Amino acid sequence: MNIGDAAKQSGLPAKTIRYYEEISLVVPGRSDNGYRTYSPTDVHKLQFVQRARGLGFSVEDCRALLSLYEDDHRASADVKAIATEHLSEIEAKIAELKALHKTLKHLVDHCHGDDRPHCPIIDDLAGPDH
Amino acid sequence: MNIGDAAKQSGLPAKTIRYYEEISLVVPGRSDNGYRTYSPTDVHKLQFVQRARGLGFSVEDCRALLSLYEDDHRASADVKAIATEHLSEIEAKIAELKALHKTLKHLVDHCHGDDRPHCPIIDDLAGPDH
DNA sequence: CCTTGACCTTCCAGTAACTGGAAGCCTTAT
DNA sequence: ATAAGGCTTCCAGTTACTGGAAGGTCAAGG
Repeated sequence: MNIGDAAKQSGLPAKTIRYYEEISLVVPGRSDNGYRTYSPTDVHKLQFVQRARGLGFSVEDCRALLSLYEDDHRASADVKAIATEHLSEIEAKIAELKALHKTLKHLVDHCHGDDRPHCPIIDDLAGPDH
Repeated sequence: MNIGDAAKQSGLPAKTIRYYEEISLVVPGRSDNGYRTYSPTDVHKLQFVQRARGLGFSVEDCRALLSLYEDDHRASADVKAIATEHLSEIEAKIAELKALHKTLKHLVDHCHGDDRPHCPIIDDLAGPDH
């Protein structure tokens, strides 16, 4: 299967699939004319990566997950460890964004948003003594 | 004031301050020996940017906010527009992360995390028909 | 047989916002 | 005289692609 069809079946852009070969994440075969050839297994791997990326795993996480996926003797604990770590990163990010949101919302709510120059948002950014 | 002191007063690394000069965000003068010279106004701008970045504004947002900060005749509506836009981006990001979190937490909670290979996380990533 | 269009190839550059490191100059203190 | 610390520039690397240019390949239609 050529890269265009692999793209359709995996939901990934062809450019991304080429990139995944470049970083040795999913490496296809080649046919005589130099075209990349994706086996069903390759396409499964692409789909796997597409889903994992969709869950926010980094490409390096995907690499680790993919090798666990291919290892019939994996320990589910190894998978869980990666996922749990990612989960805490997500939680940390949510907490950070919520704090930002709170501060910013407060400022926005107190800004008249008219044609006059006075603005509590700018005042806050300028610092306490300006 | 040299870059080291500007760094201390703004809370930004010297590397970052040099970068801000490179992108014409905060451009200092130079003394005879070629050293960057930061005026009190320059330092205020650096502090302003440091705070705005801390609130998650992009560097380009900071550039716009800085020019509004310097404009005594600005309309607060212009500031509010940037902040409101940023606020919705934060909200969107939070929503996205919450959705990811929900999915991933569900998977993690159902994974035994022991030394056996069966793993619902991997099963989910592999897709419905594998 | 030739051309057209849809594929495919490689390579280069750009994105956001820095960060690290190397090589070397300036200044001050010992 | 030299050592330490701060300053300079320039180059490369980070993450995960994305866009575009120049050109090869293939199947169908005139």
